[in-house]
Amino acid sequence: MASDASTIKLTSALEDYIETIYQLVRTNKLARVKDIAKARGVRSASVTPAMKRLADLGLIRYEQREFIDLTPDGEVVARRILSRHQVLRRFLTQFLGIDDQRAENDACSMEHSLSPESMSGLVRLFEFMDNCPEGSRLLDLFHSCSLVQDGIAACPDDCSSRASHAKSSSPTERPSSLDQLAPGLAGRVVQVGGKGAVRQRILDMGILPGVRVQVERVAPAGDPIWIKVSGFQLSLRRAEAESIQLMVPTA
Amino acid sequence: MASDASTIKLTSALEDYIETIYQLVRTNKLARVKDIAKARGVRSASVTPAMKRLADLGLIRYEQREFIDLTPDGEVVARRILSRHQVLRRFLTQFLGIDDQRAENDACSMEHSLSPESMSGLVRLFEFMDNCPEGSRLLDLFHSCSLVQDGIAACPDDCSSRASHAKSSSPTERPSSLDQLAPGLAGRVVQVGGKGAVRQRILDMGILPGVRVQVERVAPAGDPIWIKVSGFQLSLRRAEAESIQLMVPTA
DNA sequence: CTGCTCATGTAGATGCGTCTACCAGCTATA
DNA sequence: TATAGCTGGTAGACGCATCTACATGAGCAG
Repeated sequence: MASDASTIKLTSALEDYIETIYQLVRTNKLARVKDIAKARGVRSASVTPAMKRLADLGLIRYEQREFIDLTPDGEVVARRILSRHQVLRRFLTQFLGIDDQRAENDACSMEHSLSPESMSGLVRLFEFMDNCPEGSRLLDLFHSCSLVQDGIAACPDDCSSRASHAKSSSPTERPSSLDQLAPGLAGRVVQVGGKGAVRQRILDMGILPGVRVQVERVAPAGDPIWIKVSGFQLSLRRAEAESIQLMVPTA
Repeated sequence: MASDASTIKLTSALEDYIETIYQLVRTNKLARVKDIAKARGVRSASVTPAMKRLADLGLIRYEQREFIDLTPDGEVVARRILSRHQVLRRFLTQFLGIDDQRAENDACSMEHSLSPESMSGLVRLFEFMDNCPEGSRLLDLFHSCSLVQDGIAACPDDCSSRASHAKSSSPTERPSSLDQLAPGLAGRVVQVGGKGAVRQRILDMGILPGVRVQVERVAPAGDPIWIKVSGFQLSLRRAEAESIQLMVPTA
């Protein structure tokens, strides 16, 4: 036992091994080198040195050619990792609506860098959703509001359209899509819109809700539109610009 | 230019270097090896080989002993990383209420493993919060509901207490804190409660909202309480058990 | 113009995590 | 009982990312 289980700082690879062993012992009743290698997608030869390191840290019981098992310390560590994993997965699937496979992958990589504080914050969110009737309403509303159809958010009745919300909230600004902005004008992004690769490209460029965007120049056909975002110039296809909704100060 | 900027798969260390260079060029107008080393907390000697790798990938302009600058491809990559960083940071601070410094750190490590789909999901959340009046109202509600005081969530007036929510939502279950459950009885966690290290320890053990917990044995003084969670036995201090709220089937 | 100083680059080492190729030991079966 | 075949371990290699220690180079001070 190297030190208190709670103070051990593992690499993400070792955390993955611990997690894998825990899962295998739960489901198969035993963990063999071969199973671990298969579950992690590595060669058996890569597993052995990792097992040596884990045994040195006092997290697993490892006798050559015997089944592998977690020590009490190892179990504490495994449960900690698994808790993070489960919290992330639930957040991604239930809250963000990510599909199961993707959520599983994302949770698997993010679980290694989730701080206890952020973990606790996510759990607060679940506590709210599960207990407060308003909480589950929030979730439903979010899901129905964010069903993006043809780049336009489709809000339910009591929520009508995005533009009307914005209008009512501030009379000094008006809504507009980016493609309809004259050169020189600027606005604040309120909705990125778009789907799939188009949306992804827009987000990757740093066009995020709340960000200020200024139109620099528009090509004659209106197709490439040059804009400035956080001190940086880039060009957008018209189709991309059409999906981006802004609030523009009324002149 | 090795290949299309969007297809390059970087290690997280290289992503960090790209991000650092981008930030330095933005703020200082130039990026020197020494600045990069300082910003990343490594020795200058570690920076040089990383710069060579980035230059080979066509992401930076790097002449020996000259200032370092991003290529257009490098800028695309940098903006993608920075977008993920900003989205994560905003989520952690504004939504989960994590303090700035911690959120910055968490964002810095999670940005490397956030999939485009999850990124897009978080942005949908911002779009909802920013545009839908119900969105911001329910965010406020979440924040006031999840102000945990002495282990009990303090909901505002129209939300009263956790127990009353639960009671109204289902007559076949009754609320109870874990310490008041007789051995043999089981329940579903609806609130973990607790603060700081106590809460963290409970979460690390896998006692999460929605999880089934069964009381196995209670020590005479009521202090260690042995429970079973997802097929696993562990012991809780009374103080920990008191903060855990369950829903228990009515006999 | 000469040399000092500091930023930068190079060499070599370490640890991790993976690989391929090969060796050892157990089991099952002819 | 002998051995074929599977499982697991060992050896040696590689790439990444870091380090320390040392070499180089460029600009400024005299």
